[in-house]
Order: sequence, then C-alpha cells, then structure tokens
Amino acid sequence: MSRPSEFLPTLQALVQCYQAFETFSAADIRGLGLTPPQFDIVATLGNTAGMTATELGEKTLITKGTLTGVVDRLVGRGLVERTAHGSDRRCQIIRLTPSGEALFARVFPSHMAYMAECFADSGAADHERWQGALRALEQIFRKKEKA
Amino acid sequence: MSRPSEFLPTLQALVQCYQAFETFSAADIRGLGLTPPQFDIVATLGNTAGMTATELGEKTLITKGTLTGVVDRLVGRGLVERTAHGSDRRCQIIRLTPSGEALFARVFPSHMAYMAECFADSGAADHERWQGALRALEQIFRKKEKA
DNA sequence: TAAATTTAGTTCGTGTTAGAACTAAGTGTG
DNA sequence: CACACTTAGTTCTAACACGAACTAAATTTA
Repeated sequence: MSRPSEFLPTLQALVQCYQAFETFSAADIRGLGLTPPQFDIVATLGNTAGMTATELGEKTLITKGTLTGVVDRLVGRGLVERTAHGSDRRCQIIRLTPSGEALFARVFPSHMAYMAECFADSGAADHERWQGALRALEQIFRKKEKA
Repeated sequence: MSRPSEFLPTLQALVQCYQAFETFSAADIRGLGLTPPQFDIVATLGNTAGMTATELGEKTLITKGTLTGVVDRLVGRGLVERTAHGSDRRCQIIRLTPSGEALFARVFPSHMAYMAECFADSGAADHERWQGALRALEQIFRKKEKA
C-alpha cells in the first residue's frame, strides 16, 4: 500500500497538466467558432467516409448521451449529417457535409499550427518520455478498474 | 516547428490518462454521495479554518462562476457555510460545518485508501518520473500562454 | 421460431463548465 | 476628497458531462 503523501503530488501534477493543456487549446478552438468537443468531432470525421455514433464516441471519449446533443448542434449548423447504415437499422453513419469538410480544411491545420508552437523546442526524446510516462500512469488506473 | 505526427500522440496520451483517472476516481466519489468538485472542496477545506472563495478556487482549479454554484449546493446540504471576512467586506470565508467535518473525516480517508490501491506497486522512482514528465509538459503549455 | 439478451441511440435529470456582464467594495492617484 | 481602477463574488447563457431509463433493432439461446 502507498501513502497519500507519495501519490497525491502525482495526481495533482496530472490534473494541473491536463487543465493547462485544455485551457490553452480551448482558447484557440473557441476563436475558431467551435467548442472543444465540436472540434474533436469535426477533426475525427475529417478525411473519413463517416462512422457510427458509437465509434465516434470511442474515438473522441465522449459518452453516447452527450454525443447526441453535440452532434445535434453540428447538424443544426449544417456541418455534419446523419445517414442510414446499410445493413443495421439501429446504426447511423455520421459524416461531414461539404460545408463541414470546408470547415475542417480551415480549422484543423490552423489549430495544429497553434499547438505546434508549443513543441517547437521539443525533440523525439521528449515525446517518448512523455508518452511512456503517461501510458504507464494510465495503466495504473485501468488495471484496477478491471478488478 | 514540430509536426502533428510527433506531438499528437503525446496529447492523446495525456487526455486518455486524465480521463482514465477521472473515471476511476469519480466512480468512488459518487459512491460516497458527492460529485468530484464537491469532494475537492470538502477535501480542501478539511483540517483548515476556512478560506476565501478566491483561494478555494485557486486550490481546486474551479473558476469563480462555477464555484458559486458548487458551494451553493454544499451550503444547501449543510456541509459548508459562508462567514464574513473580518476586514474586507467583499470576501467571505468558506469553511466546513460540523456536519461537513464529519463527512470529511469519513470520506477523505476512504477515498485515499481507494486511490492508494492503484499505487501499491509503485515506488518513489515511479512518482518522480511521472511528476517530472507532467510538470515539464505543463510548462510547455504555460510558457506559450504568456506570450 | 419464440423468448431472452444485447446493442445503438435518444431522452431526461442533476450537476459542472467557461466566459461575460454585473454589483459591491476596496485601492490608487490626482 | 473625487475619480479611475482593481478585486471579490454573483448571475446569466450556452454547452457539456454522466448515469439511468427508455425505444427500437439486432442477436442469442432454448
């Protein structure tokens, strides 16, 4: 067993890091006229032929109940559309409209460039260190949730 | 300048790690009858003589507009109270009521024990690695937001 | 095949979230 | 002192978050 004085600083560092990212990223996304979940969806659907709501939810980490509302708003703005799935009438294929494709082509590169500035001085070794640490920490939580 | 193929995996790892933590932690907190922000507030106020709303917001990373509502609900349940600040009439001191203290004494150790199970096999070196990586990554976002 | 179970999405209730506009109170400068 | 400015908290709006309950359509089981 571990003591809080050992692991609490790790959890605080995780939350503070995530918040810093979210705040920084969202400021740019809002300036592009989207909310962060909306951007995630548009970015995920870009350069694809569409996908089911379940698949979209898995990729964006948005739960299905929330996804309905976010997609509703994007449909209302004419950026995505729901089309029938060929063989399974429970499913829908969600995909970008031409207007949504145009938005994707504009905002995705813009936001990538914005984020790239952060990492101008970071090398491959930095990324390996971050990804290695983050994936190990993620497993810490996932291994317990199975039990 | 950096390429998305380099830094996107880092960002995805961060988001997935954070989500895994949040989901795992929240499941326990909800079982204790609190929401995650409510738990944060009770945990922050525990073993203190109270603090101003601004200070509480800084520690819990809850913005002031949100804090009003969360504190309202805790006041409604009789767990915290707002008292006048001695010298500055704009401020309030928010602190736990006796009932809130009792709740803190029950749920805080319980949740710590729940989280400690995750880190049963982690040593000091693991925590140093995680904290070092997370703090460095956090600075990546903070150094740009100043500019 | 009929019943039981699973899966896909929607709806609903409660709570959180950020930012912006607002009020009240303190601080600074002339 | 009077004015501009800052700070503390609340209110407001739009959107998101999650779980639970629900409908409809598939799939499994007997």
